[in-house]
Amino acid sequence: MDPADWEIIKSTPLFGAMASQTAEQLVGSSLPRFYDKGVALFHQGAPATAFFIVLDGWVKIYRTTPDGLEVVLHVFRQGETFAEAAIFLGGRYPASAETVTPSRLLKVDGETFRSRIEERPVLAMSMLASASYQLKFLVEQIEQIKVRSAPQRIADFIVRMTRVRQGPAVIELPFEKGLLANRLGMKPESLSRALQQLRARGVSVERGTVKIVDVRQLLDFVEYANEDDE
Amino acid sequence: MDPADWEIIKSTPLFGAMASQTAEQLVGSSLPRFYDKGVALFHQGAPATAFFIVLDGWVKIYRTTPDGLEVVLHVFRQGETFAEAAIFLGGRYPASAETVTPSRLLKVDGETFRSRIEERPVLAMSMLASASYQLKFLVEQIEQIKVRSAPQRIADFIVRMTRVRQGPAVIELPFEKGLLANRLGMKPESLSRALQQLRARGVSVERGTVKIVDVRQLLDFVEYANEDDE
DNA sequence: CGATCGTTTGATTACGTTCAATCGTTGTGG
DNA sequence: CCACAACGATTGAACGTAATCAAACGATCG
Repeated sequence: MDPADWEIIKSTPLFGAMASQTAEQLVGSSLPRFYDKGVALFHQGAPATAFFIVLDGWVKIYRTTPDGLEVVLHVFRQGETFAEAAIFLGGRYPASAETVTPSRLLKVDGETFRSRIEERPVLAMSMLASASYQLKFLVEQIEQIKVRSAPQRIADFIVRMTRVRQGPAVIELPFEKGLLANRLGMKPESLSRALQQLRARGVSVERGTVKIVDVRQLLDFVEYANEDDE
Repeated sequence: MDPADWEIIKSTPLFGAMASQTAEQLVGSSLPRFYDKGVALFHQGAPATAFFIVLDGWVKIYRTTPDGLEVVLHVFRQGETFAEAAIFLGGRYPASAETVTPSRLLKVDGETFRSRIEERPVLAMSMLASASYQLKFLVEQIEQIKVRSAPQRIADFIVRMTRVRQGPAVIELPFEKGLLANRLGMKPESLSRALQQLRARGVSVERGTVKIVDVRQLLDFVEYANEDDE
């Protein structure tokens, strides 16, 4: 495994809290693998046998409703782990997962991971940290959907894609707009129109490239008052 | 503490998985307390110092947005614990909590709880189970908001209030309709109107009392295909 | 009895969806 | 290499759901 991969792994909330040695023991046996775009990793309702670390690419987590609708809960990227909460209790996956770009993932076996945790209480604390992190994300997501308009949700997504907090910025949309729309809880048509509205706030979109005149202006628009981030 | 209280505590996902003795050790020092309606328990952003067990009454968890809007994330009832995920890492509460009816709560100190967990790995697993449970709840909540209409969300709430799965049923709404509306992601006016629409599906509402002609009919309406519940 | 709070009702508006058509890009097979 | 399908993205028009604004109603409590 590439040393750069270790950097990524240690940057996750899950593994960041533990010693490098410990992390290596946990994932040591598993090897990164390349996945094409559109590969199904697991399905909702299936027994949870493994969780994943994203080394590269993007993976969507979604639910399929009884009437066939797809609801995207999250799209994970480099440096994020997913499905780790599900492998506890030998439970089942509450949602499905699929790569949305060609990706490189590290698949960690749940059974061995679980037994290692039982040996080392400290690991459980790391898992709890990770679970809290996910919990917080979902809580914020609900707030987003409930109180923000479509243009605000997009603006929020955009500003989260860059580290710039003032002045101009350029970002690349990491995946298709249809998926982005779903992730943001709207239809592709609405995304398109909402994006237009943001032009009045200094946002121009050319294919997958988004140019922002002044990030701060956008931050104001989404009321990015996340003073409770940490 | 009343023996009935122990029944309640042991019925929680958090404490149910552990031996009674262990549970008693964990909460032994804390005593139940009565709270009036409308009492603030903690505020979002404040250091997480304790979590709670609901012995009686209802407690809402909500977030206040920068522009003063209130978003209710969950309303907890007897036999549920809340804020336990937040006390880890000595972090902060991601949301605020307030009683919405007169309540009896058991407040458990986070610091001591945390240190006990580090002594006993088994407890950590219980916590993880609980966290997974919350995670699943939020995931379902997001799906609810995204794909269900207002009447469907209400119908879903109603059928979850009873154990009856067919034939007639009568339930009492446990708290004000305004709060219920917020919890379901809508305005009080919309709740009122949506409730009217449900009359066509055999639901009549008289003050806080809801009468259902045939629960199954409602289940069909909400597409209650929760085959993944366990 | 009057005030207040929660709930309902009505009219209007706004936002996003739906349905439908078009355009552009990509990629493939002749 | 080009033509043509296939797909994603955009645009337009009509529709629907819930929000908003406003008023009236009802119950509860001092």
